[in-house]
Amino acid sequence: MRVLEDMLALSRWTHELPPDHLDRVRADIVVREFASGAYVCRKGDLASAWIGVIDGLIKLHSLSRSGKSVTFAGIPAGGWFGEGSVLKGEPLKYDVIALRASRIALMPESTFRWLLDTSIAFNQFLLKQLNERLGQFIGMVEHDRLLEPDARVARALAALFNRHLYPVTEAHIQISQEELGYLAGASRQRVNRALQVLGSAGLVKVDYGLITVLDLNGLQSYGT
DNA sequence: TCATTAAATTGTT
DNA sequence: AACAATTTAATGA
Repeated sequence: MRVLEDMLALSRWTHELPPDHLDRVRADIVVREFASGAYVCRKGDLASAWIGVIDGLIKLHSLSRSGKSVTFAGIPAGGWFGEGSVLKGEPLKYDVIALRASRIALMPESTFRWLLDTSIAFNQFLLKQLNERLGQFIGMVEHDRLLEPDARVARALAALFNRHLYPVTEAHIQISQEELGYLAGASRQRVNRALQVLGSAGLVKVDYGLITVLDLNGLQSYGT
């Protein structure tokens, strides 16, 4: 299992931080464990912290009153999120749910704002992150309307391996086909077929509850 | 360590 | 949506 120190080492914004500043960051961050299926935060909660995934997998998800649900994004280990709500001082606009046992870092709003005021590297990181995420959402709208299901699944899977947002070194992710379906906007059955297609194309390897990416570029450009 | 069982996930219709 | 098959995790001998 990964620990906070690994995550800080992987996050680009820590690299140019003076040692004493990094010490404060380390001291301020709270680490919590969540079981699979547990809520990390609920829609409507005041965003009092910037959230990082040290280990595991969480999803940003919204459930309407009538029972319809949408999954906006999956965040694997290495990802930080929630800066939008913290910056605006607004309640969260989505539920945050652990898809499997996860270790979460919570950086208090005061620390977050202090970094914003003192570190150029942190600002550059946030700019990059916001831009990458915008690109992902534009891609989602486009793929949703233009691509066939196999390609949608391929893109949704590739999005979990964005090296700017999630600087992880592993080529595999522990996710069920059902959850990947929520991310791709496809049924579990359709995801199952798509993964078989992608598997025989040599782009991924599918195991029980585990998907290994063999060719990330091929996945990203699949169907175009 | 092995066998049994329940739960989760997958493959198919 | 339903069903069967497979894999994993947990339990106790």
